[in-house]
Amino acid sequence: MDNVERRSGISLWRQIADQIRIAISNGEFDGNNMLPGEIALAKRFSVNRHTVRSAIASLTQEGVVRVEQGRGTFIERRERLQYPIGRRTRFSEGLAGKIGPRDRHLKNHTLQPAPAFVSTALQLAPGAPVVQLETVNTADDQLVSRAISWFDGERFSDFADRYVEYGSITAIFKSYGIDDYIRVSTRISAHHADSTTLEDLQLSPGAIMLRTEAINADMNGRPVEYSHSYFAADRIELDIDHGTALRA
Amino acid sequence: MDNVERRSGISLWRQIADQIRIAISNGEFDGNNMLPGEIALAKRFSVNRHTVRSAIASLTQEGVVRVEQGRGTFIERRERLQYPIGRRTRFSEGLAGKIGPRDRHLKNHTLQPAPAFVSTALQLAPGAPVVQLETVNTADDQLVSRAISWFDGERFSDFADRYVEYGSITAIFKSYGIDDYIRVSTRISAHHADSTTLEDLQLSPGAIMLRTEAINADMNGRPVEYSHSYFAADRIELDIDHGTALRA
DNA sequence: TTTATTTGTCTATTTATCTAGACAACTAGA
DNA sequence: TCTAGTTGTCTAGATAAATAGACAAATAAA
Repeated sequence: MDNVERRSGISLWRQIADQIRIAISNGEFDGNNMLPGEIALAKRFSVNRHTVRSAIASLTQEGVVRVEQGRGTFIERRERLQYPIGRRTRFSEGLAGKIGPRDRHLKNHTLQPAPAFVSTALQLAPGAPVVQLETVNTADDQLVSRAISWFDGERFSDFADRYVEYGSITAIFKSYGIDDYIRVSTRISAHHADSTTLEDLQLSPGAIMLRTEAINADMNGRPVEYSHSYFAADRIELDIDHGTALRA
Repeated sequence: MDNVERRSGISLWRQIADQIRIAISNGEFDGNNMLPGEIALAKRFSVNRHTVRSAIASLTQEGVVRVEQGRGTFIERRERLQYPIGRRTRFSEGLAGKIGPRDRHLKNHTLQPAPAFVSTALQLAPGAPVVQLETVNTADDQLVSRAISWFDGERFSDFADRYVEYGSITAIFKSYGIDDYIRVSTRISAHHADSTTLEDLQLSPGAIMLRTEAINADMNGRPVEYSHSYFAADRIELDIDHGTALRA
């Protein structure tokens, strides 16, 4: 008998949708690949059947379940995509058994004086010029993240032009003579999605985003890229590799 | 002019509280350390003043702001605690400039046959005995996470007893002759908090949790600990160290 | 003291969410 | 074909959230 809380600022149907989504990803309904009936769910959460129907309507919208009149509610999507992050995190590389082919769409780019938090991260003088790229990213043909990246504007002045030419960040760095680079640090937090992220990733309000704040450096330890990424938390989990891969 | 969405399943006051919390941690109100007046905020979010008051009441409850009649609303807590995760992640170690003193409270422990996902992670035979610890963890005297950890029941049969004696996991491993161990992998996802986490961390419904799934191994690469941790996302961010610390 | 600005409290009304029940439409199996 | 079990749709009413306005109480500065 699961609990939902009233007067919490989250509507009952939304709390129930959240709990069903978690139950699905925990494999709770693996047996016949369907949810219990609406009446059974209403009893389980101690709410009216119509409230459960609202929750299921929301999950249908997300593509998590599919409803068939007279038959029941079937589970469509069970797991989150695994997004690898490590010393050598490369956006364009695929990993066996993990996330599939990825694509980046460039929303816009600017050359501008660095805000304080950017110049600090890239170890530049305050107000030094930086190239800023905004992208929307897909994996396995699903929208998974948006990102804002900054690069030293002196060192990489025509970065955006080369983006069109080369396609991948790794290739652009190569063209600047940087054969290799490593992820130095990643800071991860979770929030309710802001309006830009809701729009870019086609999420519904109240959705959760995973935010990463990352620094990449060249082999001399000089920072070359600073970025903020926002992932749709219901589609992605981050898989951190600390250097010695053992996991299956 | 920020946006709030109606009919989203998240009440307006809650959306506004979320946005103010984010704005605070972005340093938006750093100048005089206070929020704008209720009327200004109501205009900013295009809602009634009473709706803003509900949002502020919620933030007061959380300890994020403090209200004084006739004066205004003052910011009490600005940042999330930074929780470091790296190859040598140790719960009990403090890091300068980061999170402060931490404490673990043991909720319960059992010795039981391993569920499939545990025996796989620890590379044990299916159904082999494992020690399971459930803890609730604080940092800087704030509730920040709960965790479930599993250890090989053959190798560490009296692990729970030694927990009482030694206090720290590192010390217990030492007592078993394991002088060092490293974090092999960490998987990170974000969800709405489940009922156990809500209760253990004293969160309100709809709160977000960061979930980590981690494996630690001894220096031979043999897994010694598998754990699930659930962090209060509004109190914590995870700081991943990939091996070469440059960040200030 | 006066004034402008702030938060606190109250009443009333509108809108959205949740409950309750009845019955239709569809499916699968007896 | 019949029946039990499922989802779909409708009406009505109760409860909660949000709006609107008026005025009190506290503060700070003129």
